[in-house]
Amino acid sequence: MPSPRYIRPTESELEILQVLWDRNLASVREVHEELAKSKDVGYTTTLKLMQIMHEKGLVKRDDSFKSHIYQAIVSKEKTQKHLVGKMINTLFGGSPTELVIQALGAHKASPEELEEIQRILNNLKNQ
Amino acid sequence: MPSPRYIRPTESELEILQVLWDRNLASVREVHEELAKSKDVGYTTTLKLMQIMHEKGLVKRDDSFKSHIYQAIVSKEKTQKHLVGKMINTLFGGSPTELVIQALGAHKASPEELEEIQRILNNLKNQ
DNA sequence: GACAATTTACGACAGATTTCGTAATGAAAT
DNA sequence: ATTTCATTACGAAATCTGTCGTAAATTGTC
Repeated sequence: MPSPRYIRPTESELEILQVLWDRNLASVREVHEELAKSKDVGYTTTLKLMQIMHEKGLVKRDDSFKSHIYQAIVSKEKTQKHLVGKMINTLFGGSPTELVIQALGAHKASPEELEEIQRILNNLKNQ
Repeated sequence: MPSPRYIRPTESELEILQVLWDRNLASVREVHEELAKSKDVGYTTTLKLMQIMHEKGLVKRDDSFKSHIYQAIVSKEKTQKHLVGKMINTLFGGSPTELVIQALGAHKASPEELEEIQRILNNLKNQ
């Protein structure tokens, strides 16, 4: 059987995945319009990237419509887990705690969010 | 005045920075020996990378000794902040809390670490 | 000083990534 | 059906990253 090993999305591919995760289904046009809001890029560039992502198996597509409809195959959670793990190793000496400290310290969270973190913390403590 | 804008270190550059942050001062040889423990790479490769990092302004060096002595210019904290911030934006929809949840959920922390996080959380709550 | 060993400088290459122009294809409209 | 418009396919170029070989420079040793 073909080993479905994890392929790390590139920077640009992550931007596209963001849109796909958000919308579930999207055409190249839709993804491109979204990207174009925040960066200056040509339509065919987005198209090409999405074709490459298809070759890599990062996305699947349905070509039974007039324009191809794309959908992410890699899940947001799995991707987050991989990249966070990598960052913990390469930038925080393997300590998830240091990453948490950095994330909490440098970026303000609302009281509600703090409560949510507290709940998770309580869960972890009672184990 | 020249704008000292932030330059994102590459993967390999981060590995080198790790060593420099750890030792404060180090020669190419020392950095290389450290890297060679965990990856198979040639000496001149490390040298070249450090020279490029020097051009980029990521490190400074003292050439008054027999071998150049390098030191990181970018701080560990600032680099962490930049990269964590970027990750929060590109992968967690701008929510630091989601990153914290991911980091806490997928990578186990010791009771001591949980206590440390608790302290930080308490600090943030009382503000 | 001559020789050996180490370090640095330089250039080149391979692969990945991002970019886009142009051509081919398909759909819609007149 | 011809034209127009949008979409897709394809190829090529530009850049970045990581790699190292080789030459030059420096240092240390006899």
